[in-house]
Amino acid sequence: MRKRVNALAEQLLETLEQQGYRSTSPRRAVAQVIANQGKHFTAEDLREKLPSLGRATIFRSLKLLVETGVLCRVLLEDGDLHYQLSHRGHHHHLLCVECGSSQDLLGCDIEKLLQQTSASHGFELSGHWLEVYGRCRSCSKSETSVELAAV
Amino acid sequence: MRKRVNALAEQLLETLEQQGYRSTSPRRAVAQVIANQGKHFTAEDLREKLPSLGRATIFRSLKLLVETGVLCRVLLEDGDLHYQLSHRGHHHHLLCVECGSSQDLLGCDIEKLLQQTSASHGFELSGHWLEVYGRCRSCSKSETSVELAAV
DNA sequence: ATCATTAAAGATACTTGGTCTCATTACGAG
DNA sequence: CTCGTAATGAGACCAAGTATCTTTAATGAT
Repeated sequence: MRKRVNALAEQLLETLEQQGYRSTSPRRAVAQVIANQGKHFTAEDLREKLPSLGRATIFRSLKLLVETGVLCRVLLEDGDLHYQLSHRGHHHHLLCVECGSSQDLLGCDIEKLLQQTSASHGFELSGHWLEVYGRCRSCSKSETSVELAAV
Repeated sequence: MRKRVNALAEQLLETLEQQGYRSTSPRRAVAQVIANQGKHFTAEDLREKLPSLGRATIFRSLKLLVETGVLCRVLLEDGDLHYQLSHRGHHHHLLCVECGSSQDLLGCDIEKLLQQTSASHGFELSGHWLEVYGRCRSCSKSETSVELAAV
């Protein structure tokens, strides 16, 4: 299990190298942390886990990782922007408001719908941003248990 | 035309009063400016137009107006959050990336679609955030003219 | 009309997320 | 191994927003 996580970190660094970026020790540290990170996180979260790195380095790494498609930004319900590992390409997130986990929505059927709707408003569609909030399977299960326990 | 805009500002203030907030001169100034504002804007934009108001007052007014449903926040493609006049209730925006104008999407058909998709992922849906980006009718027209001119 | 209550304003310090500059360090190609 | 250049770290700076505190002004009761 641990091994696989390191493999993921390895993979992130390779992505950077393939795009001509150096594999430095701060970047290795960042890759390691985000590979271990189960849910979305902020720059501050990263900083707490890597207090030895300079603040600017953290932000620079995040920016780089977003640009290279390793990370994506997710919008929380309150408007906060967090980071999370991205599975390349266009996708959306089902974000659990309880535990912060997220699942990807791939087959994005809303595209067609949006295309039509936009056209009917004389709009030339170029992109969209969609986030979906709710409770994941395990959180809605435990929510129910709590309710039952309260009775 | 001018008259109608003032009427809109009037209406915003009434909304506040109905909810028990005082109609103060800074609030009147803010209402006036946002009623005249055609597109989404930032706190900073407001501040430039109302340099006599305290910074905190600007932010407090914006917060209040969002809470009372007069304003809503829109997410730009780059992750920036701006403000804009809201037509009460759940809706989405067709945002023109060229001129910043926006149209509201009301009949939100994506609800059902999301409901289904979420359910199939074991997700208990509670909300979503959608922004649509593109070029509005008049901007795509002028874009075309420019292209033609360039040929 | 005026006065007291209390909400709101203004000044200002602080926080958070992020960028810019610049001097120093360290990767990796030759 | 060494050298050029990319990347780091420190720290100033910026924008958005909140918290605190004192002063001002809108409103309801007289």
